[in-house]
Amino acid sequence: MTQKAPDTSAYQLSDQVGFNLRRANQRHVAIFARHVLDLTPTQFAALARLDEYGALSQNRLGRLTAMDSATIKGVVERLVAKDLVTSRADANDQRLRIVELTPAGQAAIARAKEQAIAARTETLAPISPEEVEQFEAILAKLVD
Amino acid sequence: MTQKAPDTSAYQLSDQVGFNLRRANQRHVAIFARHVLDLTPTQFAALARLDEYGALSQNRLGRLTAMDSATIKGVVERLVAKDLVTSRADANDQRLRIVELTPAGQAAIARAKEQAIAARTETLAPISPEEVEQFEAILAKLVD
DNA sequence: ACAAGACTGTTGGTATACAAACAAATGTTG
DNA sequence: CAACATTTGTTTGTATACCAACAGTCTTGT
Repeated sequence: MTQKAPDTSAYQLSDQVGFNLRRANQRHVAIFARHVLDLTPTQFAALARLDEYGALSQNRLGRLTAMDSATIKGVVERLVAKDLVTSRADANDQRLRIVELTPAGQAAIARAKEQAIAARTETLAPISPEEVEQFEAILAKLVD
Repeated sequence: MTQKAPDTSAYQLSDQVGFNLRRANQRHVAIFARHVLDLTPTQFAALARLDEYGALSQNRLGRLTAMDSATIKGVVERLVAKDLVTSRADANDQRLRIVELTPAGQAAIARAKEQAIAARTETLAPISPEEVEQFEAILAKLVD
């Protein structure tokens, strides 16, 4: 161990909320991937919203899943390729592309929900139930 | 408003910790970008670690900033292009590439630290000081 | 009705993020 | 010392994530 020790009196990156927020998210994504084998968190989010709301325009789906139009486009593209959703033009408004779950998509989201809950449980395992409540309440305030 | 309302009795994506964790991180990155104009959060993290520890091998820098070897490579590449760090082979261990702050890099991180603190403040503005403490303590437990 | 403005989706560019496969260099162990 | 294992860094491929610019389409104000 000839490594130089950090100057503990100074600014510490490890204490920065942003850094730990990023790491917490990384950890959750990794746990999620182990539990939900065939869907990324964002793909899961898109399917979950379509399950909640029914058919949605691509941009509205993006807003409901916190993705901008460029990002949701790629996500929908890959879900179409997996045959989990369909994408068609809207008859009334030529600007819109309507995205909807396929039967395979409905089956996939039903299965994935339980796996996502298991992922959530593992992610939150290091903290107490009280802390889970606090954490969820604070996160809700931070994202509006 | 002819939108179908979601089925509120069922699984709600908005309640999922993972989803809000991702959104909180997105929000922080956006705030950070407004305060720290010339550095991304990951570039800032790399510079901050080099400032704390001095010269580091590329992989060790990656571990200290929570980036895998493929990711840190690109980050270092862009920092070299901006002339904020140098990258050279280690004399003793031919496998290592030693990354070190340039004078411009030292100036940049000194300036960016204050801006990063301002970003942190804005990110945490929606919650009380007590909640900030709770939040930081819980995040620390979640990232080990 | 029609010009101005707003909205939707696409494209191109940049920047994480991680898995898998790989070569080169170094360490370890019998 | 020689076989094996580990570590480091690179490359390729896939998947977010967001900005800026753009063309169509729809809505609004007058």
